[in-house]
Amino acid sequence: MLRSEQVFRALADPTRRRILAILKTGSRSAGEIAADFPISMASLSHHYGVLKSADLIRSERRGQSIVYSLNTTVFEDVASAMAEMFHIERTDGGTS
Amino acid sequence: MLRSEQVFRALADPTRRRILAILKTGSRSAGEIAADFPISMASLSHHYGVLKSADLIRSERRGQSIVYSLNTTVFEDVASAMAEMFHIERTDGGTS
DNA sequence: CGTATATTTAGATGGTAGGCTAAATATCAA
DNA sequence: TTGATATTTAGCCTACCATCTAAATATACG
Repeated sequence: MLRSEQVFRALADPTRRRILAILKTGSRSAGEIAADFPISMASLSHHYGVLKSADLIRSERRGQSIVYSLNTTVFEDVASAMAEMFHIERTDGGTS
Repeated sequence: MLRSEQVFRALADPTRRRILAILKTGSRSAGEIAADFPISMASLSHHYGVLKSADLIRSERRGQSIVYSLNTTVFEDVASAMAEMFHIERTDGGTS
C-alpha cells in the first residue's frame, strides 16, 4: 500500500528528485551518486533514508559499497496515484 | 511555463492537497472551503497563496467573497510533468 | 457614513528539515 | 589484527513552514 504522505514529502525536495532522476538511468552506489552533488555524503545519506521510507528506492550492499536503485513497483503505484490526482472530472462550479 | 519547484512544494502539504481535491469538484469561496477544515481562515489563506504561486488555482472576487477554482490548464501541465517523471526508461544498472 | 461580513496581511511561535562536522559501523586488504 | 575505504548515525545549527491571534482591507447594506 502506498503511503502518499511519505511519497509527497520525499518528492518535495529538489535534491531527492535529482537522485531519483539519476537512478532512473540505472543503479548507483552512494559514492557514485555523491559525485553529482555539492553536499556532503552524510546529507545525501539522509536523503536516501527519506526516499527509502517512501519506498521509492531500495538499497543493497555490494562489498564496501551500498548500491541504490529505483523501486520500480512503487514508482508505478505513484504514477497511478498522480494520474488519479490530476485527472479532472468536470462538474459545474458549485458556487452560490 | 511550469515552475515544478513551486508545484512540488505546494503538493507537499496535505491540507493543500485536500483543498485541490475539493476544488476538483467545483469552485468554492474561501469561506465554503474553510467549513471543511479545522484551522483558521488566516492559515487557509496562506495555503491559497502557495497554491496560487504554483499557479494551481485561481481566485476571483465575487461580491464580498473570493472564489477559488482550479487552474485546469496548469493542472494538465502538471499531469504531463508527473507522467514524464514517472515514466521509467530501463537502461541497464550502471554499477561497477 | 457607519457597521457587519468576508478575507487577507502582519507578526509571533513551535516544530521540522536540510545542511555540516565528527564519530561510529562495516567491509576489504595486508 | 591493523589500516584504509565506504557509508551511516549522532548531535548541532539555521532556515523555513504551518499555525495562531490581532489588525487591516474590501465589499455590502442600511
